Amino acid sequence: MVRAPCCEKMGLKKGPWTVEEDHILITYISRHGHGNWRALPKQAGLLRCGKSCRLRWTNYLRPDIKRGNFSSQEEETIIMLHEMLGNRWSAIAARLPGRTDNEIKNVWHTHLKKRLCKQNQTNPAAEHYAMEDIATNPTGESNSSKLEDQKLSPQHSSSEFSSSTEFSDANADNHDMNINQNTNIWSQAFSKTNEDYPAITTDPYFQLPSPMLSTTTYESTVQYTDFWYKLLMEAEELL
DNA sequence: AACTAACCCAACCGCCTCGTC
DNA sequence: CGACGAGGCGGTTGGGTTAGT
Repeated sequence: MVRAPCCEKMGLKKGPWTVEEDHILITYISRHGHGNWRALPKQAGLLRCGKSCRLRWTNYLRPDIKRGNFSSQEEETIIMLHEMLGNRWSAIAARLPGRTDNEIKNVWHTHLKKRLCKQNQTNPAAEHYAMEDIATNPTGESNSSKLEDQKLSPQHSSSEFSSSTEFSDANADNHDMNINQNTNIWSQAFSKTNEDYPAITTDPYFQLPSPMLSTTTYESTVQYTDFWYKLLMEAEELL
């Protein structure tokens, strides 16, 4: 089964977007909305496929995108959410206002993963972080599984699976100990944070992974970010 | 100054899910 | 119920930039 690429048609441009193309896309969407992405490039007069237009818009041109470096708070939130959600970048992005899944994915792969690996070398208690994507490890329970109540349906990538199956038995033992220890830590941190954010922890949104984003305001999203940060800080104190 | 390695990030690719017919 | 199309997602890549030698 080989599906033809969306840009197979001759004459469709690929590669980096020019300022002119950006301008055309922004102008068109601001006037008409994106509507049907496949039809958009033709209507807007762009020699791009709809997929490319959608990507350019959602990852770069959207007016609500926050550019610039990630704050330490944002980075910690990503780490925390990644621990809970695995490589579900769009779900993580949904909880970080102004950030795109692509951006978060890049930050994770270029900064955070490496940082956690380093931390792992100096702080064995953080092993669960460096063990790539434990939340998606089919053989191990997530540290935060008590919070998630096993509702997640992890999507395993081949790299995630292979890395998680490379543990030695000794590592696996340590791994299990850390999981038990950290599950307890997260439970304690959750209890503390819950006192400050009862509206969030009783919100159906918190029952991951149901994405009730359509009803989520910017303010509430910011509050969620604060919540995750507070939860992380509580957990850190307990480590 | 020239070269190389490492890093960064925008963009592409292929697959999956969902809605429609 | 199955086929198909569109949108969305995550993994990967390639080119530009920066740092190091």
